[in-house]
Amino acid sequence: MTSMRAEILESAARLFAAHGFRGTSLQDIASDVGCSKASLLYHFTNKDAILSELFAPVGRDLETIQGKLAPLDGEQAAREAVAGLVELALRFRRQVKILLVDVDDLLCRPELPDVDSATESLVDALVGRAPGQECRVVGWMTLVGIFLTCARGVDVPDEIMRVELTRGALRALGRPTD
Amino acid sequence: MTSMRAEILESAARLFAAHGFRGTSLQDIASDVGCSKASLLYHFTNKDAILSELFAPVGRDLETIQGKLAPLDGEQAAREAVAGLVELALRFRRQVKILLVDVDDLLCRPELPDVDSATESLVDALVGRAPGQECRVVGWMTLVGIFLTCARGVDVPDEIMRVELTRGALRALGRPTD
DNA sequence: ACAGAGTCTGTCCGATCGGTCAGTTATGTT
DNA sequence: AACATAACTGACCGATCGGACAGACTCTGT
Repeated sequence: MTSMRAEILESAARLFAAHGFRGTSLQDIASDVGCSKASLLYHFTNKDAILSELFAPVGRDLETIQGKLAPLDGEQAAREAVAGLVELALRFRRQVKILLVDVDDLLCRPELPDVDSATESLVDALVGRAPGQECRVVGWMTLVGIFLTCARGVDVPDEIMRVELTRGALRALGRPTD
Repeated sequence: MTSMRAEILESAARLFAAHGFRGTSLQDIASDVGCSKASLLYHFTNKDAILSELFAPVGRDLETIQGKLAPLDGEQAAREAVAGLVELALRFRRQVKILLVDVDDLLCRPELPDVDSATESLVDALVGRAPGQECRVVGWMTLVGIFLTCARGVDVPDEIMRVELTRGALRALGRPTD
């Protein structure tokens, strides 16, 4: 028997994927797991905590990328960043393979793992940000969102995704896509 | 002075873009317009009607594509469909240029313009559909969603978008991307 | 048998949602 | 001035949301 926390995370991931974060209520998750809504809030402090835990590994990966990025600068740093973020997206797909969470929801959640302003502006440059959007940081979430949306329901091999994502990011940066 | 309906549609489009459909309340729209919530429901029968009206031109375009598609079959029809849907996405961007509505919300709205089952399965083949998703049809919405998400905040020229969308669709179809 | 920690649930709460409705104000028309 | 119609609003409603909390159940060590 798997642990309760694991079951909750599994159900939540599947439901978030199907209906989005706002579109999934605690009762929906509880029904899917087969327990009461209150039981969810015993294992997790609140609904956001469930989402945060699903994204925790991604946050740690991002910090790793950030660390490798620090000593670099300019063109070299940008290319490293692109490669790192693309690999992050691919790894993320394997880790939480059915998680296709509503991107717009994510863009407005302040409590998700944060990054410093340098990485923020870099990622913003990579993927852009719509004017008037209230998101604090999470430009990197947009990249993940692009990846997830592109992969929605279509099992594109990693190799193809890697090429496409890298090309798109480089183009957004205004750099040659050699 | 522009008409009240036009003002409502404009505000709704901007707010849907920033926070998604579920993330935008009628009160939010009313505050943005500068009128009461009840006034919105005087001009539109309900919240969904606002969204439907924003997408009405897309629905008409889809019918046109469908019409041109009918006399064709097989390989030729598939290629025509891809081209038509890509042009639809590009035209859609110009018509409702700030509308970046939450795709997952759209996937679950039954009252949006529908298409017949033939076009449905064709578009499903084009863009795929995540297992367990409750959407009735609107596979074509997923294509639009891919387009919108890819374009989020990045002003990619039409030409590049056309090439990328066409390539992606053809690849999803398992056809050579010549 | 007992105690206590860990686990789970029924029930309630305030907030917010989309939507309704009676009634008020504004705008013509005769 | 009197009236009709359109435009608009404040107040309210039922439903649903995330969350709080007291109590009940299960298990384990003594």
